[in-house]
Amino acid sequence: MFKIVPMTTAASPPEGRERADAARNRARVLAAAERLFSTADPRTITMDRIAKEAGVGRATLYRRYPDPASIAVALLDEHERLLQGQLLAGAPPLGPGAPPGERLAAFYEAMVELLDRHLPLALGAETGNARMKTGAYGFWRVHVRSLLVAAEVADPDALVDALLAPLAPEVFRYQREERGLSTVEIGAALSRLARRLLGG
Amino acid sequence: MFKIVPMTTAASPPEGRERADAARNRARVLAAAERLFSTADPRTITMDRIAKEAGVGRATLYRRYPDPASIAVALLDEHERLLQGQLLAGAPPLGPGAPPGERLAAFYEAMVELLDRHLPLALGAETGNARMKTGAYGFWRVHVRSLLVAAEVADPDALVDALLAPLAPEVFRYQREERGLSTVEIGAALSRLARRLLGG
DNA sequence: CGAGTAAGTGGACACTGTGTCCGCCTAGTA
DNA sequence: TACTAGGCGGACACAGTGTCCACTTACTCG
Repeated sequence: MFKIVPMTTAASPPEGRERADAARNRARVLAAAERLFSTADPRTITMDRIAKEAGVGRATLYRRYPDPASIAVALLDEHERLLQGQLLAGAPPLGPGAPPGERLAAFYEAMVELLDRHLPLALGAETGNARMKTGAYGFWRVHVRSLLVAAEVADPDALVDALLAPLAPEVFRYQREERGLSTVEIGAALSRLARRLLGG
Repeated sequence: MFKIVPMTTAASPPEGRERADAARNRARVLAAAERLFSTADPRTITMDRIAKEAGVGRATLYRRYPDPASIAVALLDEHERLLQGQLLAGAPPLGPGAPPGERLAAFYEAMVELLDRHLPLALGAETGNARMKTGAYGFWRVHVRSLLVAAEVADPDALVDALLAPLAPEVFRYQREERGLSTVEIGAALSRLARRLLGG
């Protein structure tokens, strides 16, 4: 089901054989990062803290990841891969088959649920606003753009980023925490938006 | 025309009389910041650099602004105030009188133009994703929400942040620089979105 | 007009996090 | 068991932060 997705993950060994101690440390680092990101404020998480938590030296971290954000991205990629598979080859309305408006609505709902489950990680991955540079963003972009094309919307290239913007982790956090909105309300509003735009 | 706007600005003296040297330094600081933000990468701008550029000590900066982002916010507020006045009491379609769809479209166009002119400042103000904490964001929010209410859209509270999300400086930057879109294209796409949603 | 004073100023300090370098160690191999 | 390539991590130099306090200066009042 997932072998369609060609994306490589930073959580996997870079090439060839990996020494046993390196593998052990990689696992330790990822586990430590996941733990930290889900408990502490993402902005306070430093390479130093992750290294301490993982029980490895700081240089060991730098060997693979340039900064905390890229570790969060690696972890997030794992979780996003499932949804990517469903979009490409899953059942409608998420997968192919349903009309574009329905598919976009389903995509919104799924993304909101994903954000809800991994918000701290998503916020951590956003440090320095690098969100749009990740492979995942490119994937969502291609997907939504194809829906716009299918719905024969004018100028899909200019619209696609506007439609993805509401899914920025910081926007979701704001709606949840500052505005007191529930996940369902946010998802429902985006669903309606999708259907209104592309036709239900 | 602007006295309707009740917002206070961080660029103005905090209370009562201000000493002449303090005023002089305030002006120097703001001028230096404007200069720096429009030339250098916003992320590299530190309190230290601004102080050096302004020719004042660092503690003088900290007296009024806690970080570079808040200086950018103060500067940006000045520019945004004009648009705020037009929304409240200007001529249609930006000001009152036009149907909601047209007003939202005009708002989008105006905001895109504003972003285009002050992008470096807007990016600088966004550091740490503090954009939504600014008074200006609250203003846009109230405005767009009132348009949604006027158009009798369901659940305006959940939709309003989604409609403001495409105006995030980082999104605009991405569309311009990474996607090669022009300001007109971005504005036009958002206009169409507005009319489709609220009815032209 | 000159002394008093409250506000403003900026150099210095201690601290935190970064990114890199290099000597040590250990897993895998012969 | 000894060799070696690669992994590891402590240490270092550096940059930026936020605060403190002694000095200076603009305004005020006798």
